[in-house]
Amino acid sequence: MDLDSCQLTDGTDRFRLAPASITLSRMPTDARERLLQGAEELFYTEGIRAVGVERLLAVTGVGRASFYRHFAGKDELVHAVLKRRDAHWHAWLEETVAAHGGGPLAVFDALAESAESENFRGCAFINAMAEASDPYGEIFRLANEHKGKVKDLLDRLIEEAGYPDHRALAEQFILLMDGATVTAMRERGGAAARQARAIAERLLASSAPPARLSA
Amino acid sequence: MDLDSCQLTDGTDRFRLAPASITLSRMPTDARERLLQGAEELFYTEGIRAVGVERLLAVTGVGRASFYRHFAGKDELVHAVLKRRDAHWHAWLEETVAAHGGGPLAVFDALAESAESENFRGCAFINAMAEASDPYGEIFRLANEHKGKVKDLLDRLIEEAGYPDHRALAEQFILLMDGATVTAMRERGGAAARQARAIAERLLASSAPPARLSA
DNA sequence: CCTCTTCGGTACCGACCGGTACCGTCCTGC
DNA sequence: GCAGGACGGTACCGGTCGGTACCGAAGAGG
Repeated sequence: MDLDSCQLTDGTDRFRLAPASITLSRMPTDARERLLQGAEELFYTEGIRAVGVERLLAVTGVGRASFYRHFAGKDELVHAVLKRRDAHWHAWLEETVAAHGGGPLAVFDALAESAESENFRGCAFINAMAEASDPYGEIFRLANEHKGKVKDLLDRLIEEAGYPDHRALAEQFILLMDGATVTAMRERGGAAARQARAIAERLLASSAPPARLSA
Repeated sequence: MDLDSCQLTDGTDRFRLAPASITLSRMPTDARERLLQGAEELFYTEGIRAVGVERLLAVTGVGRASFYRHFAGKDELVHAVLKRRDAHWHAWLEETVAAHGGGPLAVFDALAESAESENFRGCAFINAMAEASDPYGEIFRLANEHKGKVKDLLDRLIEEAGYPDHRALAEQFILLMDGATVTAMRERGGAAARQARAIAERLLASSAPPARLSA
């Protein structure tokens, strides 16, 4: 979680994270950390435009001036939150996939598990795009960056499973993931993710044979 | 296009649409019609929260009082716009599917054609959900209603094509459609829709045989 | 001709928006 | 002990939010 130590305001920070404590959702000392944490949650559950700076300050208990000391404005906060979300989500996906066996299809198990959660609200980046006014702005760039990373992960998983056309399959998988995500947001629950998993399974089956990789 | 004549405010309207003129994007006489038309476009291209009443009035040239004479508030306008969008989009899909041969796969041709458009911004209902704060509110209800109708259309198309398991296929198709829609919003162009079409094609192929329907 | 309705225009409301400036306090390192 | 930095609190800014009230003009029907 070194992503939090990146400073875009000044370089005068001493050491923001205690050396040994990896437990996130702690360290309430730092105003910047509290802001990022609170904003990530509020933006996700209520929408970016719906959450004003006012409310964020009230929830996090951070002073108004402290906010503008750490971020040039709300736009920069949104940027930082999305970068943070990207890193957190990617880490979560990798570990959850590993917990489900590590195969390509495990991404849908992870998605189903996530969609069962009470406060599931779809993909933060899709939602951010949906409420962004400018289709050529920073948010779309970040969303594409995010999906690119996920696609790379899918590609790696599928290749490791021995499928030669892993690139094409990764493209199909991410379409299925996004479809399952928005469907799950709408109808709540893991059914859509399981549906997507079933489709992905057939895509793998009808693809070139997995053909034992060497040794 | 009789959907515009439905009145939820009062029943005192004489005849709002000239009897013979079917040409929409005209009839600037009616303030209500102009508001709905302008709001549908603005909400779609910039987001619902991003468009204030102020700007809508400026764009449509409608007076402030006239707005509140026709709608109880912005929420009611949003509701009316989404209902209108639902009807328009459904009609567009049906006719575009017919123009592409009328088969189940034609929905993806329609989607690709739509996604090629410059001002394509994904699905208005998915976007509306994404910026809605309350997952149990009216917008989610309308989105589910909308997707339900589309699912019914898909079901009909697939059944007419002779597939016995049309119900399950329709569920899979709408997941593919939504996945292609959000992907197309992100990366622009019809590639995602064609990708989804290819997947759908394989789902149909590996399904029970189409088996000539009687006669 | 007069009435009634709809229209656009505008002044106004309280609330909140994002953002700035200044305050006193607490904590830290020298 | 003292200086410096980060902090929370607050007052304030112009602008916009959604919403209300009232006005005079235009048009239609009796």
